[in-house]
Amino acid sequence: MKNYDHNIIEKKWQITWTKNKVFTSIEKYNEKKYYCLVMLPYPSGTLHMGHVRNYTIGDVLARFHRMNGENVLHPMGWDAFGLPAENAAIANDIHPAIWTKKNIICMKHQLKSLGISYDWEREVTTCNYEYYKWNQWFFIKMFEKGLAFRKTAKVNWCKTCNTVLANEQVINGKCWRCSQYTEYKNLKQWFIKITNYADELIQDSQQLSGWPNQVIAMQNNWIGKSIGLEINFKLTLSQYTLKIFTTRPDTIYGVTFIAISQEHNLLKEVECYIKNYDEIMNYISKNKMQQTNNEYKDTAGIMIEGIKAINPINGNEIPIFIADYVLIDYGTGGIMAVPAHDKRDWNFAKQHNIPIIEVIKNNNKSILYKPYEGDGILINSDRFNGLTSSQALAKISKLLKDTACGKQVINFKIRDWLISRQRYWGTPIPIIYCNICGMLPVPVHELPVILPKDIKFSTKTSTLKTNKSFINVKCPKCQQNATRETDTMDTFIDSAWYYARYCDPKNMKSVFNSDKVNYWMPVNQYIGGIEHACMHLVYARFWYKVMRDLELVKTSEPFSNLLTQGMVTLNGKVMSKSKGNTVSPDKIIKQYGADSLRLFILFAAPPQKQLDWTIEGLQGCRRFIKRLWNLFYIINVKAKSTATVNEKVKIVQLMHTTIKKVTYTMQSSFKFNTAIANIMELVNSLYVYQSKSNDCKTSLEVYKTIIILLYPFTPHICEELWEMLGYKTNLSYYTWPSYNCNVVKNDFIDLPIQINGKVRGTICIPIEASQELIKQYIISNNKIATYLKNKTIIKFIYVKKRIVTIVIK
RNA sequence: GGGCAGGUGGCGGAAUAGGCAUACGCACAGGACUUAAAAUCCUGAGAUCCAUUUGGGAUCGUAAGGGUUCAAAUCCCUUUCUGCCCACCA
Repeated sequence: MKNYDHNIIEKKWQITWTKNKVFTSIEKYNEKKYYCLVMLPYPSGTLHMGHVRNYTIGDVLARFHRMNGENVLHPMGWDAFGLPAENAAIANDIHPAIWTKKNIICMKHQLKSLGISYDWEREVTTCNYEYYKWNQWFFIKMFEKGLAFRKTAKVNWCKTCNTVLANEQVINGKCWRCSQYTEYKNLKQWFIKITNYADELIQDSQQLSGWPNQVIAMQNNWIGKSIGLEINFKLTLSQYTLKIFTTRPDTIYGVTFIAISQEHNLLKEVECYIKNYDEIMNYISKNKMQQTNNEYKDTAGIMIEGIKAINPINGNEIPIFIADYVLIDYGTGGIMAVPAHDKRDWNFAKQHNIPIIEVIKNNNKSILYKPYEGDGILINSDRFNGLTSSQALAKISKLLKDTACGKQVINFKIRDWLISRQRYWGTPIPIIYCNICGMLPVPVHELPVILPKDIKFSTKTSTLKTNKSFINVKCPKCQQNATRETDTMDTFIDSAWYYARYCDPKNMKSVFNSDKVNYWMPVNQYIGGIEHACMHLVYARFWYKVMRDLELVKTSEPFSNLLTQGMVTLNGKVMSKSKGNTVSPDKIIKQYGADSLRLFILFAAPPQKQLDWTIEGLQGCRRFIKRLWNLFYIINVKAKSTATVNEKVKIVQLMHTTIKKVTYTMQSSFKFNTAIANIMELVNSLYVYQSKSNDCKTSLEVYKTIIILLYPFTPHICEELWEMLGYKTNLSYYTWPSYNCNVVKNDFIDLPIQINGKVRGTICIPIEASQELIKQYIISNNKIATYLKNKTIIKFIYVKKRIVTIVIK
């Protein structure tokens, strides 16, 4: 018996696959394609177990679909721009390009040692100008369409990273990269008009039946569509009309104050009428002093004295407050406050002694202690009393619209995508500023605008601003001296369209060939972490729609199916470098083999769930692989033949049901853990059968099937055993086995007999037995018959091929 | 606070459409092989109690409580706990 030496076997097959270009994919326009995509990694240094899990899952599917006769695209690349490279440059005095390249080489080597079946000829690296040139090209296209624009805005600023952040990169007031509190700054920045597509992104999410509901819910919540009424409130003394946005016009009789944001331009407009103007300005400036967005005070605010708002529905005069909880950049920056039926309004009213008027009846619960935010029957609402909330909402809305006091509007939570970064390591924004001609895009034939290599790195200014030869340029229109934009693009742009570039990665003339893209796209299966539910996946969906409107692609959604894999933990805690609880894939592969690692990662939990790393579990998987290996050497050893015909039937039948279950897993459920368990059972059964039978033919047939079924999970050992069995062809394209549950006729089944809810025994009956016959079997079974002695049978239920239930008295 | 997911042995986790709960694996115990250990192979095992010469038997059991049903981990109601995401979005 030869020893199982994973190091030799795995290396051998990895070299064979590469040498024979086994996984190189080309367009075959008349063949069914399968595009399997995993989220491209940031080249941070080395692979972690999360990567291993992600890419192993993808590999299982890619390998299965190849065996299923589909033309598979399974590419890999590098999300290579970004801050860590620059931070490493500052800390270790190494250029980001060199640092990144070094990491890519290391991680690529690791991926190969895992035996992932990528088509490396399609490798994409986003920091290469061959790639980011097309970022710039897209930017110019969007600029021309008005989708990319520049404006001054209050932006989130991270002092530590020395750059702006998009809203969604600020988590609980902290920078998503360095976890420091951010602050606000007013700056001129580049934005992309994702809001133009907000409605479509929500609409089309309904088509994403292959996505987890959770992700769709998260995205829709993040985009945050809300339909409501913009209502005009006239003011006393002034001609100024204050607009507010509400989704609850049915509560308008309960309005007891108006609240506006401190940035609201009402203050300037009616300054002369405001009695406590100085006090208000004082309040605001004090507020600004302490303004980082790390905390909010839900009841802070100040009343504007000397002017009131008039409720358009009943003419009541109500006070106006500046309230910290009202946001300037949502809706109109002002609200009608209904403390009886809104928690925030209620808290504010309590704090400032504002009356609370109940207008929606809530079954016997008092609003003295808690606002009621649900629907109900209207009270204190004049002629609308007695209507339900929804009836009143329609009627009041109509009245306000008819009297020109209101109009229907739709608001979104999502803001335009802030893409400028004041950093070096990113795609330069291809814009030139000329004193004479103004702001101009770089002409397309001059692309790419290459990121210069010579930059001084320091914590203060790691930007292109320090590079004079980059900045100074001639105006493309008038040829006078001009300057380049020095901001670079958010790296989420790189990953918003990379999946399309894989379809034609070496194209130098255009972003990609449309025949190729339209053959491969959309991605059949996308796999990655749930942490990208909102940012990356929304940007990618948005970008794809822009590409569609540029007539580059024909469909509207890039990813048909999405699998979000769970985290890998150690003792229930996330593995991270800072916690020092990481497990290195390299060491594991060396000691136990890539096949064992892959098998454990797939077996320990269903892919969507959290996976806790245990070395004992890994060792168990290695033990199984060795059992499979040893089986090769005992399969031809003749045993004394004690196996019955029935046992042969059973093992063949088990083989077919295993094929069925594993196939189902691969096609739809992705519960690889149970598929592997099923194969383990078959191996266990084969051990037992082999020890009893000299029927080598059957054993060999089952063994061969096991190897094929296991191939997507543990490809190296399967290739090796396949070769040892005498097959010359590569297993990668060997046809996946079909199953036939009727291939062996089983005439008898074991049927459990339940009496008064308890299983009292099992009988073996002909599969087509009638109820009468079954009764006879039961009576002739001594054990079961005892329970029926001297009892009356009240009910006799036979669920075909499943169970018999008898109720007795 | 809102939304989603979930609670099954010592542990990770199984269980088509309501039909034998705990598959598979880990850890554990016993045995075989061995000078010994490792490795390997075989066997056992939800809990409690009873009976043990062999064979076994009873009760309880899928977070807790209730309901529907011949039959519930699965369906319905109430309670509770955990995880994740979102959170001044009017």
